[in-house]
Order: sequence, then C-alpha cells, then structure tokens
Amino acid sequence: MKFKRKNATINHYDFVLSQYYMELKEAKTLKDLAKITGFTESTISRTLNGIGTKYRISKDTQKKIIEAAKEADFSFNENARGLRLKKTLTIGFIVPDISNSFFAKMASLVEREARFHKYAIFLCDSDNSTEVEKSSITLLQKRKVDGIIVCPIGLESEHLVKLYKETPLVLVDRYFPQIDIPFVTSNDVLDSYKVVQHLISKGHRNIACIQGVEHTSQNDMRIEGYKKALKDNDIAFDPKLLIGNSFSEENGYNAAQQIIGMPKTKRPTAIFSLSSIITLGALKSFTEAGLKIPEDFSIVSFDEQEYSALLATPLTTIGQPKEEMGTKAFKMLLDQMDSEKKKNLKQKGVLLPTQLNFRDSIKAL
Amino acid sequence: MKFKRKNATINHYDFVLSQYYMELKEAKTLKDLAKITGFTESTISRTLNGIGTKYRISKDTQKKIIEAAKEADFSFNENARGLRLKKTLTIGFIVPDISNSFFAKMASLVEREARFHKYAIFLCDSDNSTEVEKSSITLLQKRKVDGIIVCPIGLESEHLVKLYKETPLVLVDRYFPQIDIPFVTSNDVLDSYKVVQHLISKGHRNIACIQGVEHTSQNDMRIEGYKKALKDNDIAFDPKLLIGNSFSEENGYNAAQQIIGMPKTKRPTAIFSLSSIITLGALKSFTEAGLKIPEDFSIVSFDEQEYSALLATPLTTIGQPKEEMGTKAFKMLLDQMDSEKKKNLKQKGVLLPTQLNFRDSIKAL
DNA sequence: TAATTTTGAACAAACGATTGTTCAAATATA
DNA sequence: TATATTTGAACAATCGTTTGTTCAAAATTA
Repeated sequence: MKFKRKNATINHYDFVLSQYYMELKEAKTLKDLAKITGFTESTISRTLNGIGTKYRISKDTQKKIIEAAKEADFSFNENARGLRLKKTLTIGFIVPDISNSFFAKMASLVEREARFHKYAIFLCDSDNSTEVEKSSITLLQKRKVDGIIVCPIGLESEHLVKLYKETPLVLVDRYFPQIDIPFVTSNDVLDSYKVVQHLISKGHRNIACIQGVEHTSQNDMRIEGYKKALKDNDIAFDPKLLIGNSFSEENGYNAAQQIIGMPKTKRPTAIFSLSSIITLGALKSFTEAGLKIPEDFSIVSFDEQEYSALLATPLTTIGQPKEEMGTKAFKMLLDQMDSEKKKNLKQKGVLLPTQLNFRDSIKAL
Repeated sequence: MKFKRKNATINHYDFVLSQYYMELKEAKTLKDLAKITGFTESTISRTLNGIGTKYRISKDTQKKIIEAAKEADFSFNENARGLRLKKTLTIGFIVPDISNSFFAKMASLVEREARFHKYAIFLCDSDNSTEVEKSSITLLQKRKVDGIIVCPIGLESEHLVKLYKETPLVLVDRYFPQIDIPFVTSNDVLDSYKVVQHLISKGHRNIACIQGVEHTSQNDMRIEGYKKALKDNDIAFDPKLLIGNSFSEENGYNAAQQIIGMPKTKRPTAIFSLSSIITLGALKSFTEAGLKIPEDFSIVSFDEQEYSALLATPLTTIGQPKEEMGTKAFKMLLDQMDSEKKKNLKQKGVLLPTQLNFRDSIKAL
C-alpha cells in the first residue's frame, strides 16, 4: 500500500514504521486524514460516503482511503455534517413524565424505531408543564432536529400549531380534535363505554369516575364513553360523581378519600378510574381505610400494567397499545421527514383500538 | 430606532412599513440578521452572547441588535455553535431498557438535572445487548456529546474503559469493581444481608434466590449479602437454590416453575428475588399454580415499586434510591465535564444506601 | 493644528464536513 | 504527431457560529 504525501511516496513498510502510522491513530477529522494520506478532503469524503466511483475516484485510491479510515477508527462528526446537509438525523421526543411507565413504554418503542432508522433521539421531560413543553420545543429547534414527537400536556395548542408549520410533528396520546396536526392515540371511547356498560350489567347504577386533566382529549374520550353508557341505560349523569383533576397518584388518593366520605346512601358502588396512576392512589386510600375491592367498591381502571393481574384484587383494566403507538408515531414522523413523500402528504390522526381485560375487581350486586 | 443598511439609514417608521420588517420575521441566522440590521455577524454574535460591552459595542448598537433579534424570534443554531466551540451541551444516557421503570425513574432525574443545567440529552436503549451498547456509544461519540452516563449491561468493560479515556463518563447501577471508572449505585450488600437474616429469624432455613445476570456487580452484591447471612447462621449455601440468569419476567416465571417442581421436602420455604421484574414473573407463576404468598412461599424482592404495597400480598422489598442515583450521576458527570475541575479530579464510585420495607409477604414458620 | 489615544465595528480565519466545478495528466482518436 | 476525450483528484465555496485582529473615525491631548 502506498500513500502519497506532497511530492513523496512511501511504501507500506516504511509507512507502518513511520510517524505517519502514529498520526493515523490520532486522526479525528477529514482534514487529518487528508494530511496523512495525501488525498484531499473531498476525495476522502466521497469515498467514505460510497459515492467515490460516481465521482471517478479510482479503485486503488478508494481502497487506500478506506483502509486508512479503518486504521484511524475514523467516524464523521455528525454535527458538522448536519450543519452542511441541513439534516441532523435526530428527532425530539417530549413526554410529560418519563418515569410514568405509560410514557416509558412508548419511549422504548420510539427509541427502537429511531435506532433502526439511524436516528438519534433527544429525550425531553416536560414535567407536566406547558411552559417546560414550550421550552423543550425551543431547545429541540435550536438543535435542528428533523422532527418532533410530542405527548402534549394537552391544554394549550398554539405553540404546537406554530411548530407544525416549521417542523415535522406527530402528537401522541393526547391531541386536539379541532386542530390539523397528525396524531396517534387510542380510541378510548369504545372500551370506556363497554366497561361501564359491564358495570351496569352487574347491577351498578351509582358509578363514580375519577378523572385526569379536564378537557384533554383522552379524558374527554373516556368520559364520553362513560356518559354514553349511563345514558343508554337511563342513568342520569351526576356531576358530583365526576371527581378529580389530574393524572396523578395524589389525585387518585384524594378522590378516593372524597368518595369514602360520602354518605353511605349516596356512595357509589363502583369506580371508573381514568389512569393506572390514579388507581394506585385510590387503592392506597382504600387500603388505609381498611376497605376491600370488590367487596366495598368495584373498580375498573384505564391502563393495563404488568402488575394489574397481581394486585390484591386483580384489576379489570382497559389497556392501550403503548408500544404500537410509539412505533406508529415514529413511522408517521418518518413519512413527514421523508422529503419525497412530504410534498403531497396529507396525514390524519390515527386511533388505535384498546383492549379490555376483565378481572376480579368487579362485584355483581 | 434606526438601522444602518449599506450607505443608507431609515427610521423606525419606514422600517416597520418596509420590506425589512418582513425580512426580519424570516431571519434565521446571524447572517440574515446582519444583512437586515447592517451590522456584522461578529457584532451581533457578541451582543447576543452578552459580551458586547467587553468588545466595546455601543449601548445603542446593542439595543438595536437585541430588539431586532427579539423581533425575529432569533435563536442560535446549536449545531454550528457546538462545532465552533467544541462543546455541544449535550450528554448521552444509555440504559438497558427504558420501559423498565427502574431505568425510567433514573432517566427522569437525569433529564431533570440535565435540563436544569441547559444540557440536552440523547436517550439510547441498549436493549440489554452489549453490541447495541457499543453502537450507542459510537453514535454518541459521532454526535460529540460532552459526556455519557451508562447503565452498563455489565458483562464487558473494555469498550467502556476505552470510552472513558476520551469522554467524561459515569456508570450507574452496575459497575466494574476492578476498573477505575466513576460510578454511582446502591450498596446492596447490607440490606440483602438484613433481609435474609430476617427470613432466617422467622424460621426459614431453606431460602432460594432467583438471580439476574451472573457476575454483574449488582447481582454479586446481592448474593454476597445472601451468602453472608446464611453463613452467619450456619446454613450451608446450596447452589441448587441459586436459580436464574437474567433480570427478566420470563426468568422469574421459569425459576418459580422450577421451585414449584421441587420435591416438597427439599422445596424452599422462602424466596429472595433480585429484582421487581423477576418477582412479577414469579408471582405470575405462583398465581397460575394456585399458590399463595406467604402461605406457600415467603418472598422478599429487590426494588420497591409504587405497587409493592398493593399487591395481593404486600411485598417486603429492598428499595434503591433510583432518583438520587440519577441526580448524583449527572452531577458527577458535570464535574468531569467542567474543564476547570477536570484537571486534578479524582472521582471514585459512590454507593448509596438502600431502604428496607417490611410487609406481609413473610410468614413466620 | 498636529499627534495620540480611544471607540466602535468590520474583517477574516476557523470548526468539520459536502459538493459543483476546474484542471492537469493519461489515454484514445484522427 | 496533433487533437480530442476520458480519468482522477484538487480547488473553493458553503453551512452558522465564534473570536483574534485590524482599522477608520471620533475624541482627546499636546
């Protein structure tokens, strides 16, 4: 193997013994490699990017360059490349709380898809705050991500509308029905209806609902199913039985306390909890009060978890396809990022079906 | 407000009405801003970076620039900046499985610390594979992250040693006792000892241990405590009671099956499970077999979860300070990245204490 | 008024890569 | 042999910032 160096040529033997070999080991950039091998940066760049032949770089030269790059354990600076190409091969993923297994599970699949497609992923936790959500978006834009997946807090949307004008964007979990941004979530109406219908068929007519954040799409869908089931069975909706205001354990705990405190005659016999975290809080409250499921209260919960079937009383749950949502979200984003398709791409929202798991937490009255 | 434009000056009124105002709204880069305001990129850069006065840029000029930047909703391209500054304000975080709530909880705090310190964070899931772990490291290096936090798979370390020579690095959860890379994890020996000691004090002498990946630091520490407790009570360690080979639900399930299948006389009366995921698998197996905790088996588990107290039988657990580990890890990384301190920084590993939660899953014999 | 100092901002190179274009040498053709 | 063509790689501009240096104009001093 021979390497050219300004007006000089040395053979491989000399090369290995020479200082150049040591230099090669230190080569970090195209410039370094150029200096050492004697070829220019453009030649090296083209070779290593696999377009050498197209630019008539000889097989011989290419071989030398590839060997040198291997020897140097060379890899491109993706920042510089992103700057030049105006494409960074990165995406952003914003979740309200990564420690919540719901979002962690989705993150797992988003990450896997991203990895598979050579994208790196910036994780942003918006800490259940729209302000942080906004600043996370700014952060991602400064880093010139190619696209963003957001699980929005769900109360404001203007900043997302603005974002969508500038960057490929997919919303997951929550979305804004009246706004034209692609989203993927689960269709919670149907199984909410079914599960409440089931409670009613077991003789329950006084059914409380512990909700999360009001007027978020998920909350609305679940309540829609709940209300429809009541209505179809001629049960008047009682606003006093719609309790709570956040998807938190604390909210579940407090709501349960409130329910426990109701006069026995008016006390609900069943509870429809809109998230697994809320349910854990409620269960904690009941446990502390010495109340049993389903003897004292029947309960059904949104969000299936690994432990749902293993709790003191195995829980009836509605499971969402978190993994599928993560996968689908990345694929939709990829479609947007793919400049070919982008032109006349008209994406809409996707509603995936949920799954019902009937277990022992419901008592027949 | 007046803006200079090559040999011309216009007042604010004209400006707003003019095309320049529209241009300003479109300004994305320093160059755009320079063209519009008439100042050079260096002047604008210095002003917006707060070092304008130091470089004798007049108050008047600075004010104009700042206003224009605000009007344009200007923000720097952090990739270009990172290229020039050789500091990207990004870190990488590699976990074996982000859908595992143990790592998700840590991620939550790592992210929070990073956000607080203006760092963006690349999330990499190594999928419990050393190969993926290695390629994740390569990915992060190509992106020129300022530092990396790794929760290693735990079997190989050479690539981490190599990495540590080039990039600030902190290991979390698992580490390599014989290798000099800073780490933060919990000291699992002590509470493992205590909890097994407790089992013994309740009359158990035949105690199985369902382990995770052999020869990982966490597994070793936990078994060390287990063995020491046995020894201190003159109970011979029986290798047949050390079962399993991964931190997975499947492993827990299979190990439990194996235990169930043992002849009654030799069957352990208690089980020490080395992770919550393993425990869930084991519980599933017991539930399917109609076996009860603690009637048929006493069980203690590593890793406290929100649901631990709410399971069919509230679990006795050893809780690790995941959040604190995340926070501490980032801080240690920050110290390494801080070039001032870096010089004579000699970091060692940190072992945080665990916490014991005694609950009903242990029967006195 | 002339010389000196201060002020204010422009100039230009660099970070590491990509890419359209140029251009000399080698080969083919007339 | 003279000309035309092909081959192979170099050259130079660019992406968006930062920063050491230069330099004219204004202000100060002698």
